[in-house]
Amino acid sequence: MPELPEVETLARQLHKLLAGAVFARAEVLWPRSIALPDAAEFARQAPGLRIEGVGRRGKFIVFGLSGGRHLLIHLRMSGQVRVEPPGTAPDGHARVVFDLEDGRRLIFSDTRKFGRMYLTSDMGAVAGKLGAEPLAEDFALADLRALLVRRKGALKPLLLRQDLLAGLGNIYADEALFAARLHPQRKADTLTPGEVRRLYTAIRQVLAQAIAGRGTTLRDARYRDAEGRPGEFQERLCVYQRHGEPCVRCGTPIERIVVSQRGTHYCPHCQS
DNA sequence: CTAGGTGCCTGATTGC
DNA sequence: TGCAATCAGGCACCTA
Repeated sequence: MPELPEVETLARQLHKLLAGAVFARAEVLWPRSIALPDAAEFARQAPGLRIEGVGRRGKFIVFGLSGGRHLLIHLRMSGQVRVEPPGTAPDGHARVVFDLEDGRRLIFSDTRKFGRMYLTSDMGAVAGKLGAEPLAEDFALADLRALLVRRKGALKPLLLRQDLLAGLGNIYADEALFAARLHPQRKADTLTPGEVRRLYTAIRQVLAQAIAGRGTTLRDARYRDAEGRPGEFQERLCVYQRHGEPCVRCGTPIERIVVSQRGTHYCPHCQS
């Protein structure tokens, strides 16, 4: 599933491919893919909007458009965004198809139909509740400590909360906890200063390495970059979906448990 | 405030 | 073999 590293990879590619391009037409094939405004209004407003640049906030792809407007895309589970040559026929899972003035097509495909698009003049109304960017230069150790202090809940559900920390999903939460040698069910308010530091370093390192590997594409997942290529980071996953396989650090079999309704993978020997 | 449950979806996997 | 039930996942939304 696309998380911060996949969305970052995609956003960088889309920026290179699309900065300066202008939407000529938008066709909505699955109306519920449009969260804002409604599908008909979306198709009416898109033509003529110029793409100034493409970036990322949390797991949202953010298109900066002419007139101070923004197009935000959340891929959720199975969303893909691809730039295709003129005349490319949309695949069977295409939900929104944009024609650009230069003839190219921007195709949003989404097998499970969970992905959402927002076209708005008020980006804050869509992405305003997101928490800190873990890779931002000004995200400091003290900021992570502030997120954890006085929280009695388990560590992993906290890491998944987008209003605290924006961008971590199930894969990278598990990988970061392994790298920090912390049990997913450790209570957040019991961490020592040294453990908070380990977690801080682990989160930033795992995310940066995953971006360097252009994201994770699992066997059953559909993540592809803007050119349709899979990522490479799946080859460096230490725990995610590796239950039963030996821990890369100590050889103990990786275990899978369920923590607040999510499959959770960890090494019972290394992580406490 | 946090914790837990449900709905949204489809394709892969499991169970009989 | 074939079909049905279950599972996976992020997030909005609901109740306790």
